[in-house]
Amino acid sequence: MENFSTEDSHIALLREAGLRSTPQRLAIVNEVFLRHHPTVAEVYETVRRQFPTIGLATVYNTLRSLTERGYLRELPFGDATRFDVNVEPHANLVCTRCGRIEDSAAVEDLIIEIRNRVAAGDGFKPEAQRIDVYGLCNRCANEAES
Amino acid sequence: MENFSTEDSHIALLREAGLRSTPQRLAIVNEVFLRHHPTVAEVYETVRRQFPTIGLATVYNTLRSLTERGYLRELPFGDATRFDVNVEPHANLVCTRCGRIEDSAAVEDLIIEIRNRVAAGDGFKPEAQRIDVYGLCNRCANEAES
DNA sequence: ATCGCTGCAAAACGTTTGCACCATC
DNA sequence: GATGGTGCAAACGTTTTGCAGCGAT
Repeated sequence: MENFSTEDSHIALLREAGLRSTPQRLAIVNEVFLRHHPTVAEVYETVRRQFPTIGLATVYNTLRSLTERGYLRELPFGDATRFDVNVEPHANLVCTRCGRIEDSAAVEDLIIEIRNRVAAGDGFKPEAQRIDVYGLCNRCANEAES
Repeated sequence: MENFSTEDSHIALLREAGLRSTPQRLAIVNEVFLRHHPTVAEVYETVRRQFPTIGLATVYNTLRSLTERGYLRELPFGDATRFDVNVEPHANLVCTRCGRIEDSAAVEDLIIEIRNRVAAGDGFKPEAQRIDVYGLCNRCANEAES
């Protein structure tokens, strides 16, 4: 898997995904990689400063296309769907106080083991997974105890 | 924790939650325990046969109250939020073919271990979690290979 | 009798769709 | 030049809100 963190590589990502590389899409992809788990509205508001005429539909279209092709993962929350650039097995640490979401890759082996177990025990054929842990992030936990 | 699977115990559940026991609420709770991971619309449609004048707001109010008090868990999906009566650590096995959702409790220890690890490694204080595995259920996997 | 719940309607919100115009390839 | 993307507006489905009347405690 390539590292799609620079602007040039985002052009490559769009090409690899079989999508036309337009300035709007490039801005959208940049934004999704820059922020950690943005909503459509967050991407839209930021990209709008660069392209004032951009429509919400364009943001939805682009993010959906990339999701269908496996470059993003959708994370539906109660208020809105967020998009995750990390498609590898990992846990989303969701802070119930400040709302921040950080990734934890330190549990990959456990996630693999979960997949193996439900395959062996339940006859289930895993394709993907969503692992959310809700609680207090480091920062908020420290503030709360003071 | 009590076993809230009979109708009488649903009255007890409402009382324990500090909620008034009304016929509508009883029907809603029965429905949520009967079905596995229903949406509000599904509960509404079924309960409506018994109480034709019931409003959607009543279903929303009841399910939200029980969620706030810890008797249910909300599972926001892309199309709608589903409600889970299983508040213990478990995995939701979501079939991408037929849409069925089954629980797997066979991974409790791994979930506990995930919680421990993000606490130790990331300084995160876990309160709850959502573990979804997406793929083919037993039945659909067999049909697919034929 | 009190307080909380119900039912109805309207509104809010995120998301999807249809289509004419335009840009990329 | 053909194909696919953009932008606008309208529509859709889920969820929330406000409130008057009713029912459980």
